[in-house]
Amino acid sequence: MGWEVIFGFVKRVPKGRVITYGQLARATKLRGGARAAGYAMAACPKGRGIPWHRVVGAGGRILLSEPRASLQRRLLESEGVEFRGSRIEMEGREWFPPKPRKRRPRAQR
DNA sequence: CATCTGACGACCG
DNA sequence: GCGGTCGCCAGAT
Repeated sequence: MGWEVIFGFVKRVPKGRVITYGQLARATKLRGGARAAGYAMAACPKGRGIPWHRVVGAGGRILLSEPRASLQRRLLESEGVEFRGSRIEMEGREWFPPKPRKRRPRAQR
């Protein structure tokens, strides 16, 4: 196996939320760090329902090259993700996997 | 087996 | 804010 763990993880990112390559790498304890996460996404198999567009660069930057960058932006905006300039408004949009915790102590903001 | 090829990010000047 | 350095993986040819 190679990147399967990454793809499976990306599939869990909810609509309207995003995750960065760096987080992806840390969350899956990927050796090779963020770069490896990037390599993985580059090899992301299409047609498996993987929300690839929810994976963004650190600081909310779109790292793809055209025309994919525009497509990603469009897809994200259609999910309600806001942009400020060329950056994604990351406030509260960054997603992290649910911890094996008991439950949400209270409503989030 | 040798090379090439990509969706990264932290750090520094 | 911009550009360069460095560490880094897996699949294809």
